[in-house]
Amino acid sequence: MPFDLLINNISKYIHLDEAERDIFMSHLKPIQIKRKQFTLNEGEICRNSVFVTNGCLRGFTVDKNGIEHVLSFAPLGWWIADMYSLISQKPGILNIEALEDTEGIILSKTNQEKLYHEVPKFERFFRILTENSLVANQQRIVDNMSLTAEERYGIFCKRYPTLIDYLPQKQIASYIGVTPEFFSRMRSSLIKKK
Amino acid sequence: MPFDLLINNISKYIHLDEAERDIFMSHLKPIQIKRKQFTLNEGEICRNSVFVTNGCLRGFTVDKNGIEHVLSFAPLGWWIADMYSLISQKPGILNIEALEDTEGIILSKTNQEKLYHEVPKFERFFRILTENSLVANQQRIVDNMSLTAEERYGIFCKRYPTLIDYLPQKQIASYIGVTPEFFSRMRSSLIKKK
DNA sequence: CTCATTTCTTAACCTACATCATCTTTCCGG
DNA sequence: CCGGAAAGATGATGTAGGTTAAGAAATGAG
Repeated sequence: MPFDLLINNISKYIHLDEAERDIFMSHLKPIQIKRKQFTLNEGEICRNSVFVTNGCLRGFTVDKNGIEHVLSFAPLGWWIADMYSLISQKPGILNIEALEDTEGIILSKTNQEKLYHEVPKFERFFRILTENSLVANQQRIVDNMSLTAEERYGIFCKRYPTLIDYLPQKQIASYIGVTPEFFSRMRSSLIKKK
Repeated sequence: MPFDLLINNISKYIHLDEAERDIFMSHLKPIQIKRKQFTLNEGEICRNSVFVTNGCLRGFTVDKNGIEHVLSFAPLGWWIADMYSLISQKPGILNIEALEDTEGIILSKTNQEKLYHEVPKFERFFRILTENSLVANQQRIVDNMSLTAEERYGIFCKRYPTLIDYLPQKQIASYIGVTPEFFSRMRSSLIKKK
């Protein structure tokens, strides 16, 4: 069952009977994304959320100097979308790219709205999902304002232990908000300390 | 009617009939907060959301060096709470303080949950509210990573024109993530440029 | 397996912003 | 409307992290 991971995930927050599960699944679509392929480009309107079941996506913006800033990683079990664009249906600023060959499940905005009407319980699920995401983002703002790069790296390591050795350093550097060069220096000075 | 502002606000997102409005209002409680009074201290469990109808609140954290970091302002028409603590019902890190004598409306976590059961439509309302907040927070993360202090100030001015002359400079400085000294210098250099 | 591309490292130098200190101005509580 | 506290201005100096550059190591497409 390709949708099992997602169904289990949802069942942590709302109970679904068989009929509701079927309705839900009828709105889903599997997707395969090749390494380095984009599922969303800045300037486009985001029409889907993606739930990753294998591999990893990253969401990033590009600033006026051409520098990339990673807003989020979506490894197994995570949702990703350009929330601004998805909600407003206006062109967004997020690029979403596969870091390796990745499999996922697509829920289109249209189907998500149908779902809200057919099974209102899903309002609850996505409210909770959004709340959790909001909390994480607020914490990240606080961290970025009050901690050094080294401390932010420490937090990243605790929060995403599986990603540390998996991701290219430059991606982690971009996520915590420093240059790859500085990140490299920081890491080697951390190793010396021990 | 003291709850009018809030009811109008909600009516932009969901339609309420008279009975639903009454149920909602039965869960609300007005509150008065004196200047410099705290409605929430870090370390406490956040049990309420506050909707401001007059005056202004600020939510901020204090880092290990004793420096304050403003996460949000809540002027007229805005909600404020420590979302982490409110959701998890664990001790939070946010302080909420009145910048002047302030009036608001309290919705307790308990009543909010009752409301979800009595009028499920409110799941929708708070989902939308949370989504909007998430989008704003994500944008702030991107801005903090990719823009200079001066550019962030420009964005603040556009987004919160009413707050610019109203708030003490040090509060704005804290929100955009610089020291009051640097903010002061930045402002005077901006004035010279014109 | 291999070579071209991407990623990582290291070093010298640079800058946006912080810190500390002192003075002036504004504000608000009695 | 006054006095003390808080907020703001400004100068000198410090630093976390950026930039540029150039070589070394890893990696993945064919």
